[in-house]
Amino acid sequence: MLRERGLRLTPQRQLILEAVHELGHATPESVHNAVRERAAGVNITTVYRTLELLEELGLVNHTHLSHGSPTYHAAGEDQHVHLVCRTCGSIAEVDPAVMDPVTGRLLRERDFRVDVGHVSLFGLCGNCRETE
Amino acid sequence: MLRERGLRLTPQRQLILEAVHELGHATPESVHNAVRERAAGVNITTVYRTLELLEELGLVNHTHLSHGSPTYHAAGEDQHVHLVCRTCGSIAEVDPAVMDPVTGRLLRERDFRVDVGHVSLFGLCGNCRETE
DNA sequence: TTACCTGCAAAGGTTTTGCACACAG
DNA sequence: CTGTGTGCAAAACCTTTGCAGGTAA
Repeated sequence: MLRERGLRLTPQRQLILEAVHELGHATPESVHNAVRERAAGVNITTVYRTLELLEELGLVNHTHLSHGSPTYHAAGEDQHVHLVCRTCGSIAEVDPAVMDPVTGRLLRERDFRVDVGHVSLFGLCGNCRETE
Repeated sequence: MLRERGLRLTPQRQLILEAVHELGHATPESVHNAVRERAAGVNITTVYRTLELLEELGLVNHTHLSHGSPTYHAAGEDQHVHLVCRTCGSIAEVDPAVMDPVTGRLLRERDFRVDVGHVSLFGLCGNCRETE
């Protein structure tokens, strides 16, 4: 995958990709922490550069869950839509098929192809609704 | 609205709320620029604090359009879903009703109430698809 | 050997915080 | 008057960039 494009397979890149797989929802910082447990010297700069590269290659995706850092996850496997509660911050996952009626319609009517791997929906979860 | 909660109605707050209304898609920086045209001394710190306050009061919403700063818009009026092209960065708007099948199902099946005023869908627009 | 990668340090940009003064109510 | 709001400056973050040395192929 990397070599096909004249790129190199380094220990850092392997570790970072593994970390994204294992963490599921991974910020640059959490990836950095995970990687450093195995290789203490890896720099946060490398994490940023590698995540960007892996995304170009289509190996990972990222979304923005609320404020702050982006969240990366491995592409292909267990794609899901995120439900982010704006009150308690909890994150639930749902099958991306729930978006099918929307993606189909936007493709036909607006010529826009939604990237389902990046969808985050904000709102209020059941628990917080009861509390309010 | 403000006074009901023991808060004060200041010129800065009025100007910032007006700016959000007029700009439509407003980042903290663009609000700051707009406000300064009428009142040069207003500080960016006040913009941040006021936007946060206005959101708590339900007068504005914000979404995250791609990387970087959040985008604020006035609540209530002309709600729309954003279609953000990840290649060219263009932003299109669609009627939030397009999300109805999804919001209805998530409410029934997951007890999650989607805030339609905050939805941004990332993907590829028609122009960029042709180019690729 | 060669060009790609990495670590380090520093810069850049955005958002938050502390504090004293200003002012709306 | 009283306590909320504001401006200013600095700190705190997060992310990017430049550069020299390291290393995969």
